Amino acid sequence: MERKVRVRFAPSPTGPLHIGGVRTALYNYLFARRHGGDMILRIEDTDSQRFVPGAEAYINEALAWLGIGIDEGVKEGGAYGPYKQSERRDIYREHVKMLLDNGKAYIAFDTPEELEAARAAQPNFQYDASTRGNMRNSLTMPADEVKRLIDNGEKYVVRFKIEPGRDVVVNDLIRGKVTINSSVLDDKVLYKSADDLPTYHLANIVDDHLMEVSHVIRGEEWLPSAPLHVLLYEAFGWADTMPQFVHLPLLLKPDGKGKLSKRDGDRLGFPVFPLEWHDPKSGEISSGYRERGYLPEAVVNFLALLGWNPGDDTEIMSMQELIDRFSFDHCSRAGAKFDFEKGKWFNHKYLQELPDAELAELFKPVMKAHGVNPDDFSDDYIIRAVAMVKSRINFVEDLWEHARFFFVAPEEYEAKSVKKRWSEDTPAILRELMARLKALPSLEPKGAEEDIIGWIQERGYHMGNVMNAFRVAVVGECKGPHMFDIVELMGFDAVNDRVEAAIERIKA
RNA sequence: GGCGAUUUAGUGUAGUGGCCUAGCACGCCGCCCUCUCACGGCGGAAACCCGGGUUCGAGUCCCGGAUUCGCUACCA
Repeated sequence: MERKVRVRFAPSPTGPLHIGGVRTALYNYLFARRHGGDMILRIEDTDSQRFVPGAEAYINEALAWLGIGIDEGVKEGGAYGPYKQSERRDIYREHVKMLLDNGKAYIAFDTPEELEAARAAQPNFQYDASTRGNMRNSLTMPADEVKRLIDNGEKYVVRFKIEPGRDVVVNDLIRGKVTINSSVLDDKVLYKSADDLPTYHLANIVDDHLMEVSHVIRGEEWLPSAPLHVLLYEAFGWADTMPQFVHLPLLLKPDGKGKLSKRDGDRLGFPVFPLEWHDPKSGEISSGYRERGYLPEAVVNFLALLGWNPGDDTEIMSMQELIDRFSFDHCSRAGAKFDFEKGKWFNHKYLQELPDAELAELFKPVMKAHGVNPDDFSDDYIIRAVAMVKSRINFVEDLWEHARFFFVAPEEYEAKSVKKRWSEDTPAILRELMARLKALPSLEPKGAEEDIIGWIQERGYHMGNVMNAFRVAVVGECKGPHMFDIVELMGFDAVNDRVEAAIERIKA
């Protein structure tokens, strides 16, 4: 019996969405779209202590920017709501009671201090079948005492009663069958009376079941608790509709060890967040891919290939192509080190595909940031300037470095090039060159080049020296597009002014 | 420590017993193009974790070890 594919991305609003989380969301989305299923966004805000204002809005904005569409969620609505766990208290309470009633869970009064003491006394202390008999819980205390404590408002938690000695099998779509013995699992806290909220484990299972989730696609860090989840499905009597589990390999730090964390980004010089994030508490700013000049398509493409491949050598794929080809058969199992250099290359590729006019629009804010008013130039001029240098950029921002001379005359000249290419007869030759250019009927690059090269040879000048001195005068250094393309775009007067200024300033 | 996962060049990966003298991409190096820097084209260096098996034949299967990562909270 094939169930309708329904997947969920379930972040907790404890901060900005991390790039690893983005990839998890992406894989969920790709899988859902691939199979004509539904993509649910569920906000898991059961940790009242760690709630961060603005985080939920950030998640929505980030997913929207990347083009990861949501079918059901807090904003989108849907038939399985509410989609925010803090609004589902009644549901959880009811389900906790079910477990309590059928003896699958029990009430525990041990305080955090008592638990700490137990852990201190016993090196490998675990709250389970071997120890629960010595703790303060509804299994060891008389029923009327338990009732009295609760009526007194004593804080308690509900723990899952794990039967030891059983091999629990988790069937993972990427890793195959993973078996863990229930004896190594502890009696997980399912619910805390202190804030009347469930923990992740309970809320997760209840919601996935009620929302008819067919595939749980999440990070590998959840693999160890997957057996617990299997047991929970059984305890509720939902084993036959239990979702398929898929545990994705983690995104690792590019240098040493461990999974990519929030701190790594700015430490290593690349963003770990899709969007820039301003921490409301510390005021700290973390950089984001969007602000850094990444195209969302590039980020998506890059992320998709970190842990998955289409089965052949294809690398550049649109969202639709990713959807068409996505499958867990081609997911890798080991964690992937985050390779920022490759990410740059993807952005470079996508930038090349962008129409020049669009790129020019993206460039305008960068111009402004550097004190140049785009309105001082025609759109056509900016577009053509951008088109000339775009092949050498990885980011929109890089456009400034490569095209600035089109907008601002050089103030100084690269010393090395001046030394190499500028001699005392350079001013005269350059003036001769300008006269020659001026006499030309058109500055069309092909013709101009032909004429000038012919002239250089005729006069016996050194091609490299003349052209590079010319370049230094106009650009400021020895780099950039072909000189005659530059000349045509800038026009004779602007070029001539720069040549005169250079002659004045360099004075060999 | 316990439990689980994991393991192909620096990085991401292809590879499902012979087509592997291991392919692709990023990065790196060189050459070409050339007025410069890039782009592009061409080429190069660079990997099957180790040890045992099974087999005519193993990167691919089995066993052991090691590695790395994750989990081990009234966080997710």
